[in-house]
Amino acid sequence: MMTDKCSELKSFMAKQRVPLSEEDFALISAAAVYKSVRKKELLLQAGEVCRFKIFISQGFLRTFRFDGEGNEHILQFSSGQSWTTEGESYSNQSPSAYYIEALEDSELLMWTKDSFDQLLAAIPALKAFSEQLIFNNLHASRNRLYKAISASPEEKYEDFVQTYPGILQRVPLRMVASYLGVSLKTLTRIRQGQLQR
Amino acid sequence: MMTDKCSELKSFMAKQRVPLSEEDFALISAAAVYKSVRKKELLLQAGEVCRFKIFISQGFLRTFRFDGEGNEHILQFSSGQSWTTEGESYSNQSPSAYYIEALEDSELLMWTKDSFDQLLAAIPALKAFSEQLIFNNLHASRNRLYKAISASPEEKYEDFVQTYPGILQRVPLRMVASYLGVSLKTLTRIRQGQLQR
DNA sequence: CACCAAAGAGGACATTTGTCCCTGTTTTAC
DNA sequence: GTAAAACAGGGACAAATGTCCTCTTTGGTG
Repeated sequence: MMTDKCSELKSFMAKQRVPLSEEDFALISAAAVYKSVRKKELLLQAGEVCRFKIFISQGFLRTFRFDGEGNEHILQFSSGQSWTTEGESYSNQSPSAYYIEALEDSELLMWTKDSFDQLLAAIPALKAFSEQLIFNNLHASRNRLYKAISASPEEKYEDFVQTYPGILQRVPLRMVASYLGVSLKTLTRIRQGQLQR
Repeated sequence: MMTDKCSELKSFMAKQRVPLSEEDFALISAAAVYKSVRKKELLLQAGEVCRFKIFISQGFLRTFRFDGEGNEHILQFSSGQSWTTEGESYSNQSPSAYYIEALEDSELLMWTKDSFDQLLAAIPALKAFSEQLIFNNLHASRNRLYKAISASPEEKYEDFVQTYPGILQRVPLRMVASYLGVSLKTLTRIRQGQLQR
């Protein structure tokens, strides 16, 4: 039954104080596509259109892409109880430059843009929540950009540990390095306290 | 008269194909505060709340902040015929970490959050346009973040020149360096072709 | 007109960061 | 259970980047 697949979503929306009636929530649940994925499965490939907005009930995802030299760069980690998508591809239904991959076995709820747009039009509280999410994303993105252009690798690492305690235990260090935009070597040196300053 | 102060805004909205009626536009104009500023004037100081959303009729602004060592970092250049604000401070009406400064004599139209929110509620086309602006901002911010963590200083510079031809002629190089997150020395070396690769 | 501040190029040097190797350990796959 | 791959630390070295300094030019200001 759909309802039990949606229990994490329900508690998440409640915790976020999104005022959804039972009917609202039934609409949202009915439009959701449930998907269970194994570690290393790709939810989106570069070149594909990102058709879905995703709520992660459980698990852990990353969004990344490759540069011209074939190096991976991680733009985002997405943990359980949060929303994600590749925004540019999803908004415009245009090909994505990014991959989305499961870093752990995960359980997801997904909505196509068409169905989600209908929900937004029908449910003002969902619309308001969605706008809030966008704002939060924008502010987080700008703050991270500021760190990226202003902080030393060491400061970036400290900031990462502060901001996302727990992720360090879930992903390989090289992915943290990739997320921070430094080499694994630099990250190792920082962690070993091998910097004399 | 307000109307002529708003002519640039009118042509901008027309060019962006925002379907505003004459009445809509009259409402928007009536709520606007016109301000003319001289080069080097501050429109927002760190610690202040950003009370306004700004349309730049003419001129050029920058948004920047200081890090712990007192170094300036430029987050954004805003040229004429575009909108700007300090989003996080404006949204939450909370103290800003950023400064906004005129880099050239500029002419601005400004709306308080209260008055702009009223306009958004009253004018669906403005609301839709505003949402589009937010999306564009988010996508631009993410793309820039990707460059920041993935590209070499040289690639960042090339990208800057491609993306913002013209800015180079309007601002000191040290500000470009600050925007890119590299030292002036590095930028000079790139421009002199002093890198042997 | 004179003066001062800002801009930016260049040199010298130190530091940081990255790349390339290797090694030992842990995890994954069959 | 075993082989293979991934992970992460270490050393050696090279390259990139930053800091500090000087010098010259330019532009603004009184």
